[in-house]
Amino acid sequence: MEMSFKVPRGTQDILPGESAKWQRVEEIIRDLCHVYRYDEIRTPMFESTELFTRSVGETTDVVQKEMYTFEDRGGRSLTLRPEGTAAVVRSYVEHKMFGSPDQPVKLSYIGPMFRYERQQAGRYRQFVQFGVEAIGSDDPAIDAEVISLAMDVYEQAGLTDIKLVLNSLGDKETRDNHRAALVAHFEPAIGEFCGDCQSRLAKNPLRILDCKKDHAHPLMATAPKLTDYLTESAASYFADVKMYLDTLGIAYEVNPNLVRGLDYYNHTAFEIMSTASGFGAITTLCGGGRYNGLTKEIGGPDAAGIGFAMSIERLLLALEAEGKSLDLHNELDVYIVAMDEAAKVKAVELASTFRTKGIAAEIDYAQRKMKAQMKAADRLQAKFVLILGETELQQQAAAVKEMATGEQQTIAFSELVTYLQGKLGGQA
RNA sequence: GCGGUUGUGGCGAAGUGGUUAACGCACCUGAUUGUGGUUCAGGCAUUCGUGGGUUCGAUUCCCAUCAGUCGCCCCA
Repeated sequence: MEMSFKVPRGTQDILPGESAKWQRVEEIIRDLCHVYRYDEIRTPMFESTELFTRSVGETTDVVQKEMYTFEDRGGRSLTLRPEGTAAVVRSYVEHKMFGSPDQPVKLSYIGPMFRYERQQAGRYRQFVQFGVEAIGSDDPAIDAEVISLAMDVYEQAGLTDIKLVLNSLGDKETRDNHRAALVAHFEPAIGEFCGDCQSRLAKNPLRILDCKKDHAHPLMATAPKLTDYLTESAASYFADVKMYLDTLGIAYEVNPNLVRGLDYYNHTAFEIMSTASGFGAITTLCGGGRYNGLTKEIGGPDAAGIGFAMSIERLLLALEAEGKSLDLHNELDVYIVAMDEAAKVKAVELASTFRTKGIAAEIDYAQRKMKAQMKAADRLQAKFVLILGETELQQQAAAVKEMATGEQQTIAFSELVTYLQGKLGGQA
């Protein structure tokens, strides 16, 4: 009995055709990171488990039930990274980037992340995140810059049905006071709420306000609002961030109930969501926020920081939901049809010549008849077909057919490259 | 972690407790001795997810299991 293998649950193969889209998105990202000046940083795919429990937070779902944790042969507890910020901040501290004269240090990364979850539309166990981090500045203008970069990625990819949702979580004082007020507000009647809300009371009471089941409960309307608890400096910081976004012409919607899932966030928090109809239940394309103090938590000096992470898978899903496609450039320039063995030899030779000149060329390796080779050329959407038979070899010239128009003419072998380059618009 | 749903050729998709499991697409060959996207003919290919049970007999009924998929929680 033969064994058959499948990709591990929650993972996927990105097949030819699909990978071209990824390359295009990566190209957009690289170009934007260049003009915004966010240099790439590459950190390991796994880190010490404690790095994540300390930074992401012991009580978060990510840490409690989603980490791929294992022990290596030296008895160290390691974890496949569930997100990117912790490692980048670790690297900032470890390599003493806080000593650089260029603050903030602006970094970007792109690579696979791992979370042990049940798969559903837009959610995988291995997924790819692109993210940036600006560490070493608490200027509200940098918050706006980071958000602007994320929005530009979507715009250049061609997405239009998206919205930016914004909130301020305030500073530590803000959060502590508000949290205490929320617990005091809901605790006496928590029995009237759903099971999810009951566990939210201890873990993250702010989340109760966003509950789908209990939104009609009278205590919801009278609940203490985070906005009312913002300290004066937190409120003015938030106002400045909004002012800069206005300056950049970036539209946003303030949602005081927007919560981020990781403990290290404070002040600015944002999400970019798809509003395309027919999208799955998960609409968040990008999430980010400020994490002042995370460097200190990890053992470095106190530094401010802000960043975001976006999933490439979800970007692609959103494009599909909007019915948009990326501009890909992987066309076949010329397919060479060979009629017999002698022509086949010439075809191999010509294909090689074309390729060294940057012309994409394909030939038949399946011993197909001429007609079938023409069909193959058509299927591959070749722009030109070159036909080689006895006559052509005698004349030292090929029949060149332009597939879109059906026009055909005879071109000397020695003139083929020049002819094709001219016809292909000099792009080769 | 919880719940719903699905699993037949490369792809899509019928079907029945009983001889060789439809059909469509795709692919190859021919009609057209050297020309694609139309047509016609022929051909190719299937462990009916896997394991077990009931039965004279199972792709079909039952159980288990695996996988896909969607939703909840949460998140990218």
